[in-house]
Amino acid sequence: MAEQQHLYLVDGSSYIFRAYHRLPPLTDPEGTPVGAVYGYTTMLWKLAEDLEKAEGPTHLAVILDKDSKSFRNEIYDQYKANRPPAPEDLVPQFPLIRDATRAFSLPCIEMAGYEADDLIASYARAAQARGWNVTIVSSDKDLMQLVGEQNGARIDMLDTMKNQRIFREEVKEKFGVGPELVGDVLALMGDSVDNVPGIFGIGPKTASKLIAEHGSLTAALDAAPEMKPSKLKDRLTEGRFDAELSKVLVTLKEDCELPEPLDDFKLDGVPAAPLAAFLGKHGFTSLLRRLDGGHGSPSRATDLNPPKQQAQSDKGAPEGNRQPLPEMPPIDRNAYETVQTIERLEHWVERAFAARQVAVDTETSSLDSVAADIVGVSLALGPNDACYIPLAHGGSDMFAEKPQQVPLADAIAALKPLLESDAVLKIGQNIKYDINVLARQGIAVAPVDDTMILSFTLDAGRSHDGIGGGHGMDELSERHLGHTPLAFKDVCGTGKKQIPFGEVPLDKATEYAAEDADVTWRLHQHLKPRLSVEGGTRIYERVDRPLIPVVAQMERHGIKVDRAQLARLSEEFASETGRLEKEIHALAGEEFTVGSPKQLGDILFDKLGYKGGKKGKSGQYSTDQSVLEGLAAQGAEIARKVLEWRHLAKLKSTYTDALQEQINPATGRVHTSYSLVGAQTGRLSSTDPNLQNIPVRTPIGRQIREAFVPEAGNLLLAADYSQIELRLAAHMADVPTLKEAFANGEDIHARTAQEMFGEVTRDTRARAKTINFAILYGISRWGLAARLEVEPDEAQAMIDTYFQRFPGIQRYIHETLESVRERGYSETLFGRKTWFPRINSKNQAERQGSERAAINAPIQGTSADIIKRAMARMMPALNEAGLGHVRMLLQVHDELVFELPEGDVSKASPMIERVMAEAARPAVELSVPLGVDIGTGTSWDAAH
DNA sequence: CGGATCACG
DNA sequence: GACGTACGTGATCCGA
Repeated sequence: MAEQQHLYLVDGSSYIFRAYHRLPPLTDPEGTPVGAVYGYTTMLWKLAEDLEKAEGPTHLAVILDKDSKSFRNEIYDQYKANRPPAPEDLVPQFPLIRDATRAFSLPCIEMAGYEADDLIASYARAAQARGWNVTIVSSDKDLMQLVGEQNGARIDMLDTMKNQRIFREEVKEKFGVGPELVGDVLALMGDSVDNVPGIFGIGPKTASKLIAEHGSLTAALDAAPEMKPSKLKDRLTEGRFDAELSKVLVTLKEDCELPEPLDDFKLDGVPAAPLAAFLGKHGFTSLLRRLDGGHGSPSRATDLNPPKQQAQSDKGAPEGNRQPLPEMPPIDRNAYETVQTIERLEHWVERAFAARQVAVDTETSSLDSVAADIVGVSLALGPNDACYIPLAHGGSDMFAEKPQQVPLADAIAALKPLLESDAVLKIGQNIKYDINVLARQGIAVAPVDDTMILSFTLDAGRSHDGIGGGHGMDELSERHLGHTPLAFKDVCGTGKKQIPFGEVPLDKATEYAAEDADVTWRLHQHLKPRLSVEGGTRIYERVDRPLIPVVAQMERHGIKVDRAQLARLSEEFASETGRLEKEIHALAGEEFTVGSPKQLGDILFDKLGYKGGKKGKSGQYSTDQSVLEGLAAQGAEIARKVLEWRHLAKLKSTYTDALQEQINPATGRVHTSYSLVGAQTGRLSSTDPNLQNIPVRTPIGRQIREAFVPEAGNLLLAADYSQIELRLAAHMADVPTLKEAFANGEDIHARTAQEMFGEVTRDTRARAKTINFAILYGISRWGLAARLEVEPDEAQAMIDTYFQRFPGIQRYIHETLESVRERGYSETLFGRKTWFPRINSKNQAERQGSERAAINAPIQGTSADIIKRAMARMMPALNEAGLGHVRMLLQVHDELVFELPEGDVSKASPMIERVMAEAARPAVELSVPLGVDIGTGTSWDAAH
């Protein structure tokens, strides 16, 4: 056997302690705390995945502490006597570590009287003696004694939390001496956690120095009498006994009897069934899905935890509170505290650290998170356990007395460690907003949970309409808590009488602001547990939640626009529309409001008597583009002019005028706001201004893109997925011809034309393109007929041909609809659900509309998942390549726009391309390549 | 404030 | 026999 064996020894006990302190406090569906176990499980998973890698394991075992007593206690009764008891919510997780290990079918070794470290040392040495490499998965400094090479075999360590390998070099860096002397250093310095005495007054620095100088502990102690009189000399002399005792305590026992032979640790794959059972039991749904994705067909990731009953009850009754509601007292606005002193603030911060999760809400002067000034912060730690910290109240009236408040700088300094602590989960409703507001105060809020996004993940498409797509706080509060929170207008008024939040008296402000935090905290209690039960963990944890800080940063970056260019265009469009308006009036024979479709319809069809006027249900003639084009084709000059007028008027009002006003005076840039819950399919949407619909299709419109520019010395880089939705359709519907065409890099519409019509001409390619889109959108003969300007019968014939030439499409449509009818929701390749409550409606129009949307949602949604994954990975990838200053500015569904120094283009382009092209992996292996086109230039237009 | 229109993917 | 026709968005304007 020439193959190099590689044993991995996992220090399970130490891992779980660190995982506990590093990860937010998650609970499983039954309420058992499982945060640390989850961390442990993902770590094992990662190791199992590395199986086939060069440095991956061939053998693996997990080593645990059997009990707290070991032979060291017989030597020294105070050993580890100072250890504080394990935290209350960690204790129940210890036995789960064994369960998790067994679920992976991995050996789990423990032995009474010995610590895990001793077993690890003994196994490591035994393996090394056989010429195996060994990796110890731990960060325990005691184990660093083992690192090094003997017999041509290497022992190293792996810190999976820091993702760091520890070789000899790293040990030397930490201790100043090689691994063989680490025990001596530890013996001198002692360890307060394990209550190893060491020598009083000697810390790590002195210990390293002494051992490095004298070559060993004994030599250092022996040299003491010869030293010149000093404190150090006395300490060494007096501490000799302690040091020698400590040496015994820290020295690993390397010759324990091995409870199981090494060969039994041979890895031989991970059977799925016991693992699935474990993951399912504890609600680790994201892992469950990965398991299924790895072994079953990734394109048909089935829900191993199918909420059958839930899907049934959802039909017709879209509300779904299947979880028993947590018991909570009713909202009591009088229970909230107004925090006005630093002492009280510090008290709240301290309590928040202890609670390890806190709901946070900021109050500001404006709805624009990048421009907004902070006015106050509210925190909630439990039902009715909330406070408001006013920070900038009473500013506008110079003569009025300002209420007592903690000075802003002091409050920020007090809040910063809490809001940035890895160990405390910050919960917000649309927390991207608060992240941006606090970013201006120098606070990088993390880690976060977002109740709005939780709601979206669970309930996208469920029929609760309203602003925010049904995921706004007021709606969520009504729906899940049965409570109506104070509305903003109740405290600030509306219209002209509206006052800024900073002018609201503190008692009222506290009721409003603290209630929002309280409600958010309560919503989190309702929504978070549903995630694992209903299969939302994978999308939430792996796609949407990681995106929050990424999108927040894109919003803060903004993009530079050339105001002068926009102003020039505005003037140009104004004079052109003015000229056209006169000509239109002349042709109409009277003056009227060209922008009024109603007046225009009456003029065209009643006064001028053009044919083809159709009134809609509003009793009004339709005058939209297709109608006017029809009239223009008949030779109606007025229709041509109205079309041109509309084109220019649209560009002026929506873009050249509006964008100028959106330039942030402080940054000189335009900062859009992205909604992560804007589109039912999982796409982002962009508002204030919408930068996802900047003109591109006409030459005149493209002039507006020329106004989007980089800073001096920089370029804009646009990277877009080529035909991503068609590629996904080819994969998901498993269409051989299309997959082959994409694999060969063919022009897909031309290939479609060839298949459909037997020849590729301008006309057949255009028709093929229309048909391809029709497929993605859920086809109907009438819709296609209208687009292609043919009879419905002919359109139907084309559809039939399409289905015949591209087998798989019809089956995909059928299976998708069957599944949605049955379960109530559609699903992307990554498990994002979109609900279709009207899919079984008796109203045909409603039902058919849902059917078309349901055919499209998995495709559009998968595309959205993929670009979101690319976005989440982009900055880490660029950072790693030393390209951290490349700025990702915009996302337009299948396109990402970056700003970067000219000199970085050649290095960044292939990197960006790779991250985007690889974004589906490893969760999903597509059977078509993802193509990415990249361009750069001195404007957004030029970058295309 | 709803409808019509049109900008984008 | 009538229904009413492509998926997903957001901004602006008109007119009630």
